[in-house]
Amino acid sequence: MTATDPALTALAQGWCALSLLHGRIEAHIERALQARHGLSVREYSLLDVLSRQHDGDGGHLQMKQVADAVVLSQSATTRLVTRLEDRGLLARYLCPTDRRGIYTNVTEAGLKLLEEARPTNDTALRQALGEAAKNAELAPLVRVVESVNAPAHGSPA
Amino acid sequence: MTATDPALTALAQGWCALSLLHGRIEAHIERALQARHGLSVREYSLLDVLSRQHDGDGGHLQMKQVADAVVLSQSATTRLVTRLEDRGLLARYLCPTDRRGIYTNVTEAGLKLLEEARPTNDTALRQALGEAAKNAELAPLVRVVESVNAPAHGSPA
DNA sequence: GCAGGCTAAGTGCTCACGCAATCATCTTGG
DNA sequence: CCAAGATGATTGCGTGAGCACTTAGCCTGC
Repeated sequence: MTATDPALTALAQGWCALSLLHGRIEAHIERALQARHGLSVREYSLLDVLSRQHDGDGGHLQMKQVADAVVLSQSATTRLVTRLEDRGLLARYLCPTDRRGIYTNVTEAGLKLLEEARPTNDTALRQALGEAAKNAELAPLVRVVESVNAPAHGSPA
Repeated sequence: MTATDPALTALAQGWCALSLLHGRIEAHIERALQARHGLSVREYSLLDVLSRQHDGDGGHLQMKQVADAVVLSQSATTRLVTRLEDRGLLARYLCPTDRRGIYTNVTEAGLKLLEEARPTNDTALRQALGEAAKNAELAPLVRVVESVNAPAHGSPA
Protein backbone atom coordinates (compact mmCIF):
# COMPACT_ATOMS: atom_id res chain seq x y z
CA MET A 1 0.00 0.00 0.00
CA THR A 2 0.98 3.57 -0.60
CA ALA A 3 3.71 2.37 -2.90
CA THR A 4 6.13 5.13 -2.08
CA ASP A 5 7.67 6.68 -5.11
CA PRO A 6 11.18 5.37 -5.59
CA ALA A 7 12.30 8.84 -6.57
CA LEU A 8 10.95 10.29 -3.38
CA THR A 9 12.49 7.51 -1.38
CA ALA A 10 15.85 8.26 -2.91
CA LEU A 11 15.46 11.89 -1.98
CA ALA A 12 14.63 10.90 1.54
CA GLN A 13 17.76 8.79 1.68
CA GLY A 14 19.83 11.70 0.56
CA TRP A 15 18.24 13.93 3.15
CA CYS A 16 18.80 11.33 5.78
CA ALA A 17 22.47 11.18 4.88
CA LEU A 18 22.75 14.94 4.92
CA SER A 19 21.08 15.07 8.27
CA LEU A 20 23.27 12.37 9.69
CA LEU A 21 26.41 14.01 8.42
CA HIS A 22 25.37 17.36 9.77
CA GLY A 23 24.50 15.93 13.13
CA ARG A 24 27.77 14.11 13.50
CA ILE A 25 29.89 17.05 12.46
CA GLU A 26 27.98 19.44 14.65
CA ALA A 27 28.21 17.19 17.66
CA HIS A 28 31.93 16.76 17.13
CA ILE A 29 32.66 20.45 16.71
CA GLU A 30 30.35 21.30 19.57
CA ARG A 31 32.33 19.19 21.97
CA ALA A 32 35.62 20.65 20.83
CA LEU A 33 34.53 24.27 20.91
CA GLN A 34 32.72 23.86 24.18
CA ALA A 35 35.63 22.20 25.89
CA ARG A 36 38.36 24.51 24.70
CA HIS A 37 36.67 27.88 24.34
CA GLY A 38 33.32 27.73 26.06
CA LEU A 39 31.57 28.36 22.77
CA SER A 40 28.69 26.52 21.23
CA VAL A 41 28.58 25.92 17.51
CA ARG A 42 25.85 28.51 17.20
CA GLU A 43 27.87 31.05 19.09
CA TYR A 44 30.93 30.41 17.01
CA SER A 45 28.88 30.60 13.87
CA LEU A 46 27.35 33.87 14.95
CA LEU A 47 30.72 35.38 15.71
CA ASP A 48 31.99 34.18 12.38
CA VAL A 49 29.09 35.64 10.44
CA LEU A 50 29.22 38.93 12.29
CA SER A 51 32.96 39.23 11.92
CA ARG A 52 32.66 38.83 8.17
CA GLN A 53 29.88 41.37 7.82
CA HIS A 54 31.83 44.15 9.41
CA ASP A 55 35.02 43.78 7.44
CA GLY A 56 34.86 47.47 6.69
CA ASP A 57 34.02 49.34 9.82
CA GLY A 58 30.27 49.33 10.19
CA GLY A 59 28.47 46.05 10.57
CA HIS A 60 25.34 46.14 8.57
CA LEU A 61 23.37 43.05 9.35
CA GLN A 62 20.19 43.51 11.28
CA MET A 63 19.00 40.97 13.76
CA LYS A 64 16.52 39.58 11.30
CA GLN A 65 19.14 39.01 8.64
CA VAL A 66 21.43 37.44 11.17
CA ALA A 67 18.62 35.14 12.20
CA ASP A 68 18.21 34.10 8.60
CA ALA A 69 21.93 33.56 8.15
CA VAL A 70 22.22 31.20 11.07
CA VAL A 71 18.76 29.69 10.56
CA LEU A 72 17.37 30.69 13.91
CA SER A 73 14.15 32.32 14.97
CA GLN A 74 14.24 36.00 15.76
CA SER A 75 13.73 35.34 19.42
CA ALA A 76 16.54 32.83 19.58
CA THR A 77 18.76 35.29 17.78
CA THR A 78 17.90 38.01 20.25
CA ARG A 79 18.93 35.77 23.10
CA LEU A 80 22.00 34.44 21.39
CA VAL A 81 23.20 37.96 20.72
CA THR A 82 22.32 38.94 24.27
CA ARG A 83 24.35 36.09 25.68
CA LEU A 84 27.40 36.99 23.67
CA GLU A 85 26.91 40.64 24.43
CA ASP A 86 26.79 39.87 28.14
CA ARG A 87 30.07 38.06 27.73
CA GLY A 88 31.53 41.13 26.11
CA LEU A 89 32.03 39.51 22.72
CA LEU A 90 29.51 41.60 20.87
CA ALA A 91 28.09 45.08 21.07
CA ARG A 92 24.68 46.14 19.87
CA TYR A 93 24.09 49.53 18.39
CA LEU A 94 21.03 51.16 16.98
CA CYS A 95 20.73 51.78 13.31
CA PRO A 96 20.82 55.57 13.03
CA THR A 97 18.37 55.78 10.15
CA ASP A 98 15.85 53.28 11.44
CA ARG A 99 15.75 52.89 15.15
CA ARG A 100 13.86 49.64 14.91
CA GLY A 101 16.86 47.99 13.37
CA ILE A 102 19.73 46.85 15.52
CA TYR A 103 23.23 46.14 14.34
CA THR A 104 25.94 44.28 16.11
CA ASN A 105 29.68 44.59 16.18
CA VAL A 106 32.13 41.98 17.29
CA THR A 107 34.30 43.43 20.02
CA GLU A 108 38.05 43.04 20.31
CA ALA A 109 37.51 40.26 22.78
CA GLY A 110 35.07 38.63 20.44
CA LEU A 111 37.47 38.74 17.54
CA LYS A 112 40.22 37.41 19.73
CA LEU A 113 38.13 34.52 20.93
CA LEU A 114 36.97 33.81 17.42
CA GLU A 115 40.50 33.65 16.09
CA GLU A 116 41.50 31.42 18.96
CA ALA A 117 38.60 29.14 18.32
CA ARG A 118 38.95 28.98 14.57
CA PRO A 119 41.73 26.39 14.53
CA THR A 120 39.79 24.27 16.98
CA ASN A 121 36.76 24.51 14.77
CA ASP A 122 38.65 23.67 11.63
CA THR A 123 40.51 20.79 13.16
CA ALA A 124 37.37 19.28 14.58
CA LEU A 125 35.70 19.76 11.24
CA ARG A 126 38.48 17.93 9.48
CA GLN A 127 38.31 15.08 11.93
CA ALA A 128 34.57 14.78 11.63
CA LEU A 129 34.73 14.85 7.85
CA GLY A 130 37.47 12.26 7.82
CA GLU A 131 35.44 10.05 10.06
CA ALA A 132 32.34 10.51 7.95
CA ALA A 133 34.19 9.78 4.73
CA LYS A 134 34.51 6.19 5.85
CA ASN A 135 30.79 5.79 5.50
CA ALA A 136 29.71 5.04 1.97
CA GLU A 137 26.44 6.93 2.38
CA LEU A 138 28.16 10.05 3.54
CA ALA A 139 31.28 10.01 1.41
CA PRO A 140 29.83 11.83 -1.60
CA LEU A 141 28.56 14.62 0.60
CA VAL A 142 31.89 14.85 2.31
CA ARG A 143 33.56 15.25 -1.04
CA VAL A 144 31.37 18.17 -1.95
CA VAL A 145 31.91 19.87 1.36
CA GLU A 146 35.62 19.49 0.91
CA SER A 147 35.56 20.90 -2.57
CA VAL A 148 33.43 23.95 -2.40
CA ASN A 149 35.58 26.07 -4.59
CA ALA A 150 32.84 28.50 -5.31
CA PRO A 151 34.04 31.84 -4.04
CA ALA A 152 30.66 33.28 -4.95
CA HIS A 153 29.15 34.70 -1.82
CA GLY A 154 25.98 36.45 -2.79
CA SER A 155 22.63 35.51 -1.38
CA PRO A 156 19.64 36.53 -3.44
CA ALA A 157 17.04 38.51 -1.62
CA MET B 1 47.32 38.80 10.70
CA THR B 2 46.39 35.31 11.71
CA ALA B 3 46.53 34.35 8.07
CA THR B 4 43.99 31.59 8.25
CA ASP B 5 44.86 28.66 6.08
CA PRO B 6 43.03 28.95 2.79
CA ALA B 7 42.44 25.22 2.81
CA LEU B 8 40.86 25.35 6.21
CA THR B 9 38.82 28.34 5.24
CA ALA B 10 37.48 26.47 2.25
CA LEU B 11 36.50 23.59 4.48
CA ALA B 12 34.75 25.97 6.80
CA GLN B 13 32.83 27.41 3.88
CA GLY B 14 31.71 23.99 2.86
CA TRP B 15 30.62 23.21 6.36
CA CYS B 16 28.82 26.50 6.57
CA ALA B 17 26.93 25.68 3.40
CA LEU B 18 26.08 22.23 4.65
CA SER B 19 24.85 23.66 7.88
CA LEU B 20 22.79 26.29 6.16
CA LEU B 21 21.23 23.78 3.82
CA HIS B 22 20.45 21.42 6.63
CA GLY B 23 18.92 24.15 8.73
CA ARG B 24 16.72 25.41 5.94
CA ILE B 25 15.48 21.98 4.96
CA GLU B 26 14.86 20.96 8.53
CA ALA B 27 12.95 24.13 9.31
CA HIS B 28 10.83 23.69 6.22
CA ILE B 29 10.01 20.05 6.87
CA GLU B 30 9.44 20.73 10.53
CA ARG B 31 6.73 23.24 9.76
CA ALA B 32 5.03 20.91 7.32
CA LEU B 33 5.12 17.84 9.53
CA GLN B 34 4.12 19.74 12.61
CA ALA B 35 1.19 21.43 10.94
CA ARG B 36 -0.22 18.41 9.18
CA HIS B 37 0.61 15.49 11.43
CA GLY B 38 1.75 16.84 14.77
CA LEU B 39 5.16 15.32 14.27
CA SER B 40 8.55 16.90 14.67
CA VAL B 41 11.35 16.06 12.29
CA ARG B 42 13.01 14.04 15.01
CA GLU B 43 9.88 12.09 15.68
CA TYR B 44 9.34 11.38 12.02
CA SER B 45 12.93 10.37 11.67
CA LEU B 46 12.69 8.06 14.62
CA LEU B 47 9.58 6.39 13.27
CA ASP B 48 11.26 6.02 9.92
CA VAL B 49 14.39 4.46 11.35
CA LEU B 50 12.46 2.13 13.60
CA SER B 51 10.11 1.06 10.86
CA ARG B 52 13.04 0.11 8.67
CA GLN B 53 14.85 -1.84 11.37
CA HIS B 54 12.12 -4.37 11.83
CA ASP B 55 11.49 -5.27 8.24
CA GLY B 56 12.55 -8.82 8.96
CA ASP B 57 11.99 -9.66 12.54
CA GLY B 58 15.39 -10.06 14.19
CA GLY B 59 17.22 -6.85 13.45
CA HIS B 60 15.97 -4.63 16.19
CA LEU B 61 17.86 -1.66 17.49
CA GLN B 62 18.60 -0.89 21.08
CA MET B 63 18.10 2.56 22.46
CA LYS B 64 21.77 3.30 22.23
CA GLN B 65 21.97 2.39 18.59
CA VAL B 66 18.87 4.39 17.88
CA ALA B 67 20.44 7.34 19.63
CA ASP B 68 23.44 7.01 17.37
CA ALA B 69 21.29 6.70 14.28
CA VAL B 70 19.40 9.90 14.92
CA VAL B 71 22.39 11.66 16.50
CA LEU B 72 20.82 12.27 19.87
CA SER B 73 22.00 11.73 23.39
CA GLN B 74 20.77 8.68 25.20
CA SER B 75 18.64 10.73 27.49
CA ALA B 76 17.04 12.60 24.66
CA THR B 77 16.37 9.31 22.94
CA THR B 78 14.76 7.91 26.05
CA ARG B 79 12.41 10.83 26.20
CA LEU B 80 11.74 10.87 22.50
CA VAL B 81 10.79 7.21 22.56
CA THR B 82 8.73 7.78 25.69
CA ARG B 83 6.79 10.56 24.02
CA LEU B 84 5.98 8.47 21.01
CA GLU B 85 5.17 5.50 23.19
CA ASP B 86 2.77 7.62 25.20
CA ARG B 87 1.11 8.56 21.97
CA GLY B 88 0.73 4.91 21.10
CA LEU B 89 3.05 5.04 18.11
CA LEU B 90 5.75 2.85 19.56
CA ALA B 91 6.01 -0.01 21.99
CA ARG B 92 9.04 -0.86 24.07
CA TYR B 93 9.93 -4.41 24.89
CA LEU B 94 12.80 -5.91 26.79
CA CYS B 95 15.51 -7.78 25.00
CA PRO B 96 15.06 -11.35 26.13
CA THR B 97 18.75 -12.19 26.19
CA ASP B 98 19.97 -9.01 27.82
CA ARG B 99 17.46 -7.33 30.00
CA ARG B 100 19.41 -4.11 30.01
CA GLY B 101 18.69 -3.68 26.35
CA ILE B 102 15.39 -2.29 25.20
CA TYR B 103 13.93 -2.67 21.77
CA THR B 104 11.13 -0.76 20.22
CA ASN B 105 8.45 -1.66 17.77
CA VAL B 106 6.43 0.73 15.71
CA THR B 107 2.77 0.05 16.35
CA GLU B 108 0.04 -0.09 13.74
CA ALA B 109 -0.88 3.46 14.56
CA GLY B 110 2.73 4.47 14.27
CA LEU B 111 3.09 2.89 10.86
CA LYS B 112 -0.13 4.45 9.75
CA LEU B 113 0.94 7.91 10.86
CA LEU B 114 4.33 7.42 9.29
CA GLU B 115 2.86 6.48 5.95
CA GLU B 116 0.51 9.40 6.13
CA ALA B 117 3.33 11.75 6.93
CA ARG B 118 5.75 10.41 4.38
CA PRO B 119 4.30 12.28 1.41
CA THR B 120 4.26 15.46 3.44
CA ASN B 121 7.86 14.92 4.35
CA ASP B 122 8.93 14.17 0.81
CA THR B 123 7.04 17.07 -0.67
CA ALA B 124 8.45 19.50 1.83
CA LEU B 125 11.88 18.08 1.18
CA ARG B 126 11.52 18.62 -2.53
CA GLN B 127 10.38 22.16 -2.02
CA ALA B 128 13.23 22.95 0.30
CA LEU B 129 15.77 21.43 -2.04
CA GLY B 130 14.34 23.30 -4.97
CA GLU B 131 14.53 26.51 -3.05
CA ALA B 132 18.07 25.81 -1.96
CA ALA B 133 19.19 24.93 -5.46
CA LYS B 134 18.78 28.56 -6.41
CA ASN B 135 21.67 29.43 -4.15
CA ALA B 136 25.03 28.95 -5.77
CA GLU B 137 26.66 27.94 -2.50
CA LEU B 138 24.12 25.24 -1.83
CA ALA B 139 23.48 23.94 -5.32
CA PRO B 140 26.31 21.38 -5.41
CA LEU B 141 25.18 19.90 -2.12
CA VAL B 142 21.63 19.78 -3.35
CA ARG B 143 22.76 17.86 -6.38
CA VAL B 144 24.46 15.25 -4.28
CA VAL B 145 21.49 14.88 -2.00
CA GLU B 146 19.30 14.36 -5.00
CA SER B 147 21.58 11.74 -6.44
CA VAL B 148 22.71 9.75 -3.46
CA ASN B 149 22.32 6.13 -4.30
CA ALA B 150 21.55 7.41 -7.73
CA PRO B 151 18.73 5.50 -9.37
CA ALA B 152 19.27 3.94 -12.77
CA HIS B 153 18.78 6.93 -15.01
CA GLY B 154 21.05 9.91 -15.24
CA SER B 155 23.94 8.95 -13.04
CA PRO B 156 26.54 11.72 -13.14
CA ALA B 157 30.16 10.96 -13.88
C1' DG C 1 28.52 -17.30 44.17
C1' DC C 2 29.78 -13.05 45.27
C1' DA C 3 32.42 -8.47 44.78
C1' DG C 4 33.72 -5.18 41.62
C1' DG C 5 33.50 -3.26 37.33
C1' DC C 6 31.05 -2.32 33.09
C1' DT C 7 27.22 -1.12 30.05
C1' DA C 8 22.31 0.26 28.99
C1' DA C 9 18.49 2.97 30.16
C1' DG C 10 16.26 6.44 32.77
C1' DT C 11 16.03 10.86 35.89
C1' DG C 12 17.07 15.72 37.72
C1' DC C 13 18.57 19.83 36.37
C1' DT C 14 19.50 23.57 33.42
C1' DC C 15 19.41 25.90 29.23
C1' DA C 16 18.46 26.99 24.25
C1' DC C 17 14.84 27.12 20.98
C1' DG C 18 10.22 28.31 18.68
C1' DC C 19 5.65 30.34 18.89
C1' DA C 20 2.70 33.85 20.10
C1' DA C 21 2.00 38.14 22.24
C1' DT C 22 4.00 42.72 23.12
C1' DC C 23 6.60 47.00 22.59
C1' DA C 24 8.87 50.37 19.77
C1' DT C 25 9.43 52.49 15.54
C1' DC C 26 8.56 53.59 10.75
C1' DT C 27 5.13 54.42 6.94
C1' DT C 28 0.97 55.53 4.73
C1' DG C 29 -3.69 57.64 4.21
C1' DG C 30 -6.88 60.97 5.79
C1' DC D 1 -0.64 65.99 12.61
C1' DC D 2 -3.06 61.78 13.85
C1' DA D 3 -4.83 57.05 13.13
C1' DA D 4 -4.05 52.64 11.28
C1' DG D 5 -1.06 49.33 9.57
C1' DA D 6 3.49 47.24 8.90
C1' DT D 7 8.00 45.79 10.42
C1' DG D 8 11.93 44.82 13.75
C1' DA D 9 13.21 43.40 18.23
C1' DT D 10 12.09 41.61 22.61
C1' DT D 11 9.65 38.88 26.25
C1' DG D 12 6.44 35.02 28.37
C1' DC D 13 5.82 30.48 28.14
C1' DG D 14 6.13 25.69 27.08
C1' DT D 15 9.09 22.02 25.16
C1' DG D 16 13.13 19.43 23.67
C1' DA D 17 18.12 18.56 24.35
C1' DG D 18 22.57 17.58 26.77
C1' DC D 19 25.29 16.64 31.03
C1' DA D 20 25.88 14.39 35.26
C1' DC D 21 24.05 11.12 38.15
C1' DT D 22 21.35 7.04 39.41
C1' DT D 23 19.37 2.48 38.72
C1' DA D 24 19.18 -2.16 36.70
C1' DG D 25 21.31 -5.93 34.66
C1' DC D 26 25.50 -8.40 32.71
C1' DC D 27 30.31 -10.29 33.19
C1' DT D 28 34.82 -11.25 35.01
C1' DG D 29 38.07 -12.83 38.76
C1' DC D 30 38.52 -14.76 42.95
